[in-house]
Amino acid sequence: MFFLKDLPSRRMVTGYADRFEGVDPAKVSDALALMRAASVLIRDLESYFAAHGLSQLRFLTLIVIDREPERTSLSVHEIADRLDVSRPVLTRTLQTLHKAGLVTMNANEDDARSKEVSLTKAGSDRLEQVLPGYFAILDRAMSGDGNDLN
Amino acid sequence: MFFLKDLPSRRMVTGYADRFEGVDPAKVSDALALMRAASVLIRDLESYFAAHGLSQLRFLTLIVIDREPERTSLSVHEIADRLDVSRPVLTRTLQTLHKAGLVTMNANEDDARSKEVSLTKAGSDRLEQVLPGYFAILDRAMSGDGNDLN
DNA sequence: CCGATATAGTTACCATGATAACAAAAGGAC
DNA sequence: GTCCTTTTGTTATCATGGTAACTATATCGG
Repeated sequence: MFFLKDLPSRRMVTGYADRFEGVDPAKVSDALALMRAASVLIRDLESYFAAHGLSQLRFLTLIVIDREPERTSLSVHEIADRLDVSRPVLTRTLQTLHKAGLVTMNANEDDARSKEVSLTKAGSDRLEQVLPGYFAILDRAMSGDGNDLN
Repeated sequence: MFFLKDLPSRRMVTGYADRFEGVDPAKVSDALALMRAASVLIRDLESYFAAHGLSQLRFLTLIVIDREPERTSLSVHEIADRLDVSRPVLTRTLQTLHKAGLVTMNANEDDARSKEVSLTKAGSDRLEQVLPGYFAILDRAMSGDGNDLN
């Protein structure tokens, strides 16, 4: 996360960047604005998800299983292939979702190491419940509410 | 942080978003790309800072003290005014910086509740050491290396 | 001056990210 | 078949984000 409330002015960035060769102050300013806008948005989303018993990662885990065509379950490593988090974090996230009754975890008949993760009805329902607000927050974030990315 | 490796196609976003009124699929796609690009960049930066005994927040803390004109110290609450983190996190961050010898913390003569934080020589030196690479990473991130924001 | 309130900073505790090291099963060389 | 490596998932531990509740000091109304 990027926590600087007031980004440095273009002039200040230029002052710093001129000391280093090959650095374009405009790009630096853009990168700072990008990180700031995303950090604020991510925080908004986390807060929204928390109000619905989820987190960004728990939500994405549900989405990744739900959106898979022709499949009703994914193995843990298939979920890991789609999400850029460490395995231990995924293990814990799935345990949390399982305790909350949003996914089931069953043994894979062909591979005793592997586990198949499926959404429960409660899992699908939670996803449906959360999606409208999720899209609304994303839409609003890109609708010129002062993130300086427009 | 936003962990989805492969963002949904515009078509898939449209499929979801069409079910909700007033949601512009293009904006949703932009928001997802924004979060993904920033998450990758922030991770790069954290890794860079870690290699120099810092973190993004410790770095920003040093920067806000350093860039203050006409001042050689800031109180903890002035730092908090500039950084969007909770007070306890700032307390711990300053303790870490203090243990590492990068800042000093002195009593304020006029207000016994307050503490004045200053950079040490080691703190300024660390900042100087880290800045070129920092700008280089930001510049490169905005130079069309596949973040789909161009 | 004194009690109530506000401000500055900390401590305690929890959630969620990471890496390292592990157990168990599968797969491959021979 | 047996050994070695790879794959799958977990546990243990740490770093860093958060909120709630606390202490201590300052400030303000009377």
